[in-house]
Order: sequence, then C-alpha cells, then structure tokens
Amino acid sequence: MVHHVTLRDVAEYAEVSVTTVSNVMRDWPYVSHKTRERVLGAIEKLGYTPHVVAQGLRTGQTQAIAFVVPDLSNPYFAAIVSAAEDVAQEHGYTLLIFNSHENSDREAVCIRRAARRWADGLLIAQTAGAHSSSLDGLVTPHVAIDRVPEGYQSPSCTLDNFRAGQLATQHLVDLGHTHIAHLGGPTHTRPAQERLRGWQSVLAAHGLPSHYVQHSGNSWGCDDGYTALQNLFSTGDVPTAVFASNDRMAVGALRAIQERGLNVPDDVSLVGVDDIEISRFLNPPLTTVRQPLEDMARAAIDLLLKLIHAEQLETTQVVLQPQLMIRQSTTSPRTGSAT
Amino acid sequence: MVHHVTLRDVAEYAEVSVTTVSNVMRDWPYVSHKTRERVLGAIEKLGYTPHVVAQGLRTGQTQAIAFVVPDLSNPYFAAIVSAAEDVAQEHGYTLLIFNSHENSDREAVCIRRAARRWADGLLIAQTAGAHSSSLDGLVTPHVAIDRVPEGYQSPSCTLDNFRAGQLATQHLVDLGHTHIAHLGGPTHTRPAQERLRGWQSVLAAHGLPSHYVQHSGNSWGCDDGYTALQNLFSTGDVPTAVFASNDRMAVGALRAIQERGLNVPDDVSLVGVDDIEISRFLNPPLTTVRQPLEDMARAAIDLLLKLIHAEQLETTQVVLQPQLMIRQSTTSPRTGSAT
DNA sequence: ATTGGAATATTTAACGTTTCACATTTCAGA
DNA sequence: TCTGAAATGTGAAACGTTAAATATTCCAAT
Repeated sequence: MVHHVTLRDVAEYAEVSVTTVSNVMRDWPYVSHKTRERVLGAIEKLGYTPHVVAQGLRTGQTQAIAFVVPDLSNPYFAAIVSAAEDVAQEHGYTLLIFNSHENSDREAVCIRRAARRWADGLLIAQTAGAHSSSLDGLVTPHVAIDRVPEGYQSPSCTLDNFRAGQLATQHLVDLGHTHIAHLGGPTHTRPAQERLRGWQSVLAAHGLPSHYVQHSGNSWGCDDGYTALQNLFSTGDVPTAVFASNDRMAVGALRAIQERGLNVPDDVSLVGVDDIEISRFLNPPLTTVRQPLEDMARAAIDLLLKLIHAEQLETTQVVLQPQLMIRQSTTSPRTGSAT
Repeated sequence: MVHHVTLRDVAEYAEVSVTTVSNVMRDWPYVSHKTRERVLGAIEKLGYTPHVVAQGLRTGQTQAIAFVVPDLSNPYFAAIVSAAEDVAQEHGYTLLIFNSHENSDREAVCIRRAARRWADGLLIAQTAGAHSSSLDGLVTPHVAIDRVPEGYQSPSCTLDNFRAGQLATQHLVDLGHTHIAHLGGPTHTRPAQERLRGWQSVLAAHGLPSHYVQHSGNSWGCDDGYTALQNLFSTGDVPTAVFASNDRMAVGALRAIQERGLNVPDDVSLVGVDDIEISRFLNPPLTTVRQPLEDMARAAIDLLLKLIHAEQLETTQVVLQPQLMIRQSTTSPRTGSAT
C-alpha cells in the first residue's frame, strides 16, 4: 500500500505545525490569512484528505449510523432504508446496514456489532416480539423504527398500523360489505398484530363477524397471500371483501381470486396496505392504505441525531398517520348474490 | 457519556499487561493457560468489547465495504445490496451504503467519501456513462458491479444483458412474432443499451424490422413502461409482441395494453427482464428473463475481498448468464389479424 | 552446571487526529 | 514607553489498539 498523505506531510510541506494544519481544516478563526493560504495550497498540492478513522478515534464520533433491518430485500424496507440514507447523508452521516433476516439471534449479533462503537447511533426495526432483550442495556443512542415491541418506552418512530387496519376495513364497511376477511401478516410482528386489531375493532363496532384468515407463513410475500386465500376458498368460505395486511399479499390474493374465476372488485373487493409502486398498475388498480415511509425514516433519523447530540427532545414517540388510497379494486357488494 | 471498558481496564483488573490482553483477544498461542483464564474472566466480568475504530486506525483495516448504488429504492438494487450484505457479513465485513440517486456528481461525492479510508474496498454500480472519471486514480480496491462503463478494464462483475435481450427476443421470434417492439430502459445505462442491442441482433438475424419505442424517462419504473406504450399506441402502431427492458416497465406496459382493451397474450405477447417477485403473480404471469442477482453480488464481493487481501486473481471480469422463464404472457400471434 | 531455544510476558512506539496548555507576537489604549 | 488582552502559533498528550523489540522464565539437551 502506498503511503498516504497525512496532516504531518502537509505541515512539513507548508512549514507549519501539525496543529495549524488541523486548525485550518476545522476552520478555526485564529489563523492568519497568509498561513491559511499556504496551508490550503499544500493541502491542494499534496491531495490531503482527512483520515476519518483517526478522527473517529480522537473525537469518539464516527459520523455513522447503523440500521438493523429485518429483511432488506423486502421493497418496503428498501424504501425505508433508502429514505434514511438520504437524510443521514444530508447531515453528513454514513449509513451502515445490517440484515437480521427476521431472526432474533442474528439481530442480537447485528446490534452487538453495531454497538462496538462503529456507529454513533442505531436505528432498528426489531424482528423480535415482546422481549426487547437485545436492546436493553445498550448504551449507544438508538431509535426503534417501524416495528416496536409492545410496551416499548424508549424513543421510537412508527406508523399507526391500528389506524391503517381501521381505514381499510371502514372503507369496506362503508361500501356495504358485511363479509370481510383478513389476510394477516406474520403474527410475530407488531404491524401485523395492529392491523389485525384495527380490522377487528371496526367489525366489532358494526356487529359484524370476523372471518379471519391466519396465514401460516413467516413473511409478507405474494405467495403468502396466494396460499392464504386458497386455503380460505378451500373451506368453502367466499367473502365479498378481503383486507390483506400488505400489498404484496394482496397481489397474491388477487391472483388466487382471479384463478378461481372470480372478478375483482365485482365478486370480491380487495384492499392492501403500503401503496407500493405496482399497486396503481395492477388490474384492477389496488385500493390501499398509504404509509408515509419517507416521513417515518426522516423523523427517526432526526430523533436519533438529537439523541446523539444530547439535545432536548419534546416528543420521543413519533407516530405517523396512514392515508387511504381508493382505486378500482373495491366497490359495493352485489346485492342478493352473497356467498 | 460513561467511560468505556478498554484493554487497559481489563489489563489492570487481571493484573497483566495490555499486550497480553490483546494477545488473548487475538488468540495468540503463547499465553499460558492460567493467565488466559484470568484474562478471559476479567473480560467477561468487565464486559469488554473491542473498539473497532481504534483497531481500524492501528491495523489500517476497517473490515468495511462501501457499496455505491444508483437507486436503493429500486427493488432490483435492493436485492443486490441485500445479497452483498449477506456475503459481506459472512466474511466479517460490514456494508456501508451510499445512494448516488442516478446522479454522477453525487456519485463522485460518494466515492470520495467512501475512499477516505472508511472502507477497505468499494463496490460500485456506476450511474455514469462512458467516462469512468470518478473511479480512475482511486487507490482503494474496487469492483464494478451490474453497470460497467463501456471499455472498462478493471475488475467487474456483470450480467450478460446482451444475452438477456437475445433470449427474450428469440423466444418471441420462435413463437412466430414478426412485429416486435422494444421498450428501452434509461439510455445512459449500459444494461439498457445491451438489452437493446440483443433485441436488435436477433431481429437483424431474422430480417425483421425494429419497432423501437425509446422511452424518454430517466428511470425503470412502471410509469415509464406505461407512458412509453401509450405513446406507441398513439402512433397507431400495434405490435404483436413487446419486449420491455425490465419487469417494472412490463407491468406498466401490461396496464397500458389492458386499458386499451387488448388481451395479453392473445393480442400482444409481453416479456420482461429480472423476474421480480410479483411477476409470477401478475395476470397473466409474466414471461421474463431471470437475472442471477445473488450470484452476481456474491461473485463481486468475493472478487473484492481477494483484491483487498492482495490475492492472485484468475478471472477479473465475471459475467453471469440469464435464464428465460416462460410463463403465460407470451404465445403465438393470431394468424391473419396482424395490424 | 551450562547453554540455548522455545514459551511467556512486558515495554515501547506507532496509527492520524484533536485539544489542552502554553508560548509568542501584535497592537490599541493608557 | 508600558501593559495586557487578543490574535496567532506550537508541543505534547491523549484516543484504544497492535506489533516489533526486548526481557524474563522455563526446561530439555549438552
């Protein structure tokens, strides 16, 4: 490896002390115009660029934020990470990513690695359920994002998934549906639990029955929605409306419905959650509940940066509101042709 | 901030020298069983965990790899990054991500930041066109992935996009199509150029005309495919088959075709590239060309690690082969009803 | 006993910064 | 001309680790 240009090299070239060069770099005011010019010239000439690791050691700050994600290949999380990266860069921070693969053990490892003073702060979408084991005792500033264990009290930033479930279900009820099934997401995740609860609360408020399809899978994919709905059909139960816990599952459900020769929305109305890119382009375009992912990522990073800089926090638990996007996959049920 | 447990603390507690503790940590053989036990005990007791930044400064290795991506919110890149993260973690490396937003200037900034000795190596999917400006003169080991400038000679890892274009087009020709349009991806990207060339080469080999739809956009999204195909229709040209440069554009195209009251595949056959998750669940399921993203990411990281460890490389330019996935969006053209 | 090499442990000097404390210069005001 | 605070510069000590060199112990082979 070739020797790298250091502060010392610049100092020697410009015939000043190392400290002075450092001062120039850090825009310390008490450097005379003349020497500043000379130092700047030397820096330019030698192509000096600061050694972030050395700075990190000295200052105790790495200007990096770690993000522990359950599943990076999931477009939903990819979008969140993307937004987080933007905000982090804006503030001069670099994002480190750790994929926990929806596995609590791997997650714990990720957190431990991240906390080894790699990162100034930690952003985490927890895969674990109730026990927040891996996080407590963690000294590194951290903010929980998207998924938060029940009863979690530390700073966090989430979406109102309960409300999302309500919005979707209320929309179906308003259209006149009385036979509304739910395709639940992975039961160990908070968002899936909350959306389910939202759905239940609306049905209960209207005295309607809960035709719940608990999908057995461990993920939010298209095939989960597909097989879940196939299972429902195989029981002979055909609802007039289906609320899927996310858009990808809704896509799978859509396929299952169409394969059975039924029409969306005439025979079955369908609602998803997330409003991923393709939702608008499905046939029919999918009614869904939009989640402000970018806002969430932004809020979470803002929170984390305040934590890192030990600033005063007014609100420590940010909850963002979803928005119903009505498209063509939902309509009133046919009168008289139920089941 | 609370004082953090350091090697020195452990050393004092175990009543040995700092070096000995370091030696224990690094599994240096010449430590007696007795002291090793005592040190291990102290480490356990005090909860020591090494300071990666200090290690990085001392050893000159950060055990980190930077990945510069054009667009992280694109599921295609999310999948690549996800795979890369897996492989990196396997080897004990952490992934830093930089989003260049398809912008050469931002990309250059990312590269510069990454190269400030943050990362031991650099993985980059270049957004730039022919001029490899930001990379040359870069001392940090680097591997180009997925997108490589024309004539690029440094280590790289790519997919055979030319072949992908050929596979898709040949499939359509084999089915008997003679009127095959192409929806091109962003023209400044190598993959889009190559797929276009693959399409052209097959048409030329069969003496068929090139009904090329150049979409004006700067991205690979659904709406790009949608508007591109709408534009094509507005010229009165209705091909019997469409080859879209990726699946998302194909989804948009599918919608445009269906909105016009045409059927896929009876009126128009449709092929995409990538085989993203939803492709199998579309109506009809999309015929597409599968790209081995994980293999590419794995190969790229392997290459990069060898570069970092200055190992001998047998092959420096890896090219991976695509695979045609035939589904229900393609069929033979109707005889006699060609426009 | 003496030698010498392996085994075990320690001292010391880095790695490239920042920062504290101090030294020197400058210069307005008395 | 003298005073002292502001302006400008420097030296040295960290930050926590590793690695080379050195010191000490131990023990088998002479």
